[in-house]
Amino acid sequence: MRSDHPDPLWLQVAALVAEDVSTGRLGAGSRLPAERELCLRLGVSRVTLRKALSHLVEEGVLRPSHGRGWYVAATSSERKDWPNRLESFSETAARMNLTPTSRVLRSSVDPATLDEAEELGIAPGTPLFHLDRVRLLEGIPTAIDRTRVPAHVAPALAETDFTTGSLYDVLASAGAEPVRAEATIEAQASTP
Amino acid sequence: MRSDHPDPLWLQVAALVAEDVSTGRLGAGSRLPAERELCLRLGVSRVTLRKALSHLVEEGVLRPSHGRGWYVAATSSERKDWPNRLESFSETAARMNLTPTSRVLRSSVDPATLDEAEELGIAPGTPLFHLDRVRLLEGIPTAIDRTRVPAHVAPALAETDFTTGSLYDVLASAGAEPVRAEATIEAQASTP
DNA sequence: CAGTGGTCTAGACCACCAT
DNA sequence: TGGTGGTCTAGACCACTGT
Repeated sequence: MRSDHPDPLWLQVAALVAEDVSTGRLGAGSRLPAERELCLRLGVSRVTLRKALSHLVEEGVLRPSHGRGWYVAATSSERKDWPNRLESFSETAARMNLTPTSRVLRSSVDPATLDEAEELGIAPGTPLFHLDRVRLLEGIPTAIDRTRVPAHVAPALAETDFTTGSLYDVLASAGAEPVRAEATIEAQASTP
Repeated sequence: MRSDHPDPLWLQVAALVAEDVSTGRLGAGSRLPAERELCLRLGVSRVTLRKALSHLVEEGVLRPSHGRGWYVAATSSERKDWPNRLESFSETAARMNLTPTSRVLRSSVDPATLDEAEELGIAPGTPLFHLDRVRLLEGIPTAIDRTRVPAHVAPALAETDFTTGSLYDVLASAGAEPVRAEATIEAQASTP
């Protein structure tokens, strides 16, 4: 397993598991061996193994379930809807050592068109926050991204106009109370 | 610090630091005390502290720099472009215990229009992958998301048509070689 | 109950950065 | 050289799941 220092151990472990998934040795929805057994097999500590597995969770490869085990995330054919599509893209870019940035084309609040209203299930004319961006990798345009979100969902978005305040601050303060109230960030309901 | 079991320790620590940042006790760009000193102050192990700090990195609050220290991430006024806008939104949703999903309206490859071509710096008519989605929180439509990416950037995207293969697999295989080549995922260049 | 993931610790060593 | 983050270990205990 370990040679000198090609990569951090946890990255090597993550790569191994990811390969087993992509090659089909670990089918979608299947359960992984128990952590403590994997530790013995791979010759790594449990902390290291868990760092690797957690990394794969962020990439959408695995999904943990507390008293039951680690499961291979469902493939697109099984899941009805798509969380984190763009996120995976950004992450992949990061792994390729490409710096993902974006150029803002439009950032404004305007009335919702008929189409937009229908898709969002709101009334036409409702104030809608518009954000158009060109996504760049290493400065090279690689994608166009257009986002529409009702202004009433996050009122602060409209006020700050995205030139003075940090986006993180805006979102954080918008959800400040719920954040304080909730307990822990847990995995979603499971149906392996 | 620790009571019975209100929250995991690392989450409590993260909340403490995050509060220091949001209240201004830790200004943007400022350096945090050394890990080992924070451990003494807070009465937690280094592993726990680092889990908390890493969590804040994912939220965009902090930024680590190897031999130098942990720094408070720059605010929007300082950064010229916007990485990870949507990602932060999803994360915030997760912290609010809302389940973010999405409904695919369109997923196809069509020739780029004049506008699209100009924004991406490509020739009109170039095969363009189109993905339109409605983003939902707890099943409630909250945003429209439209993405355009040239088919040649990720050829597999066009082939799989998003009905048979897992998106992760597609992206992973598309960047398979670079992934194998690169070393570790490091923080971006720093200018504290 | 046994098995599993979730959290936490104390300590060690390595790699990077500044001096 | 000394300080800093980055990785890794071995072991412990808690919380959840299913029988």
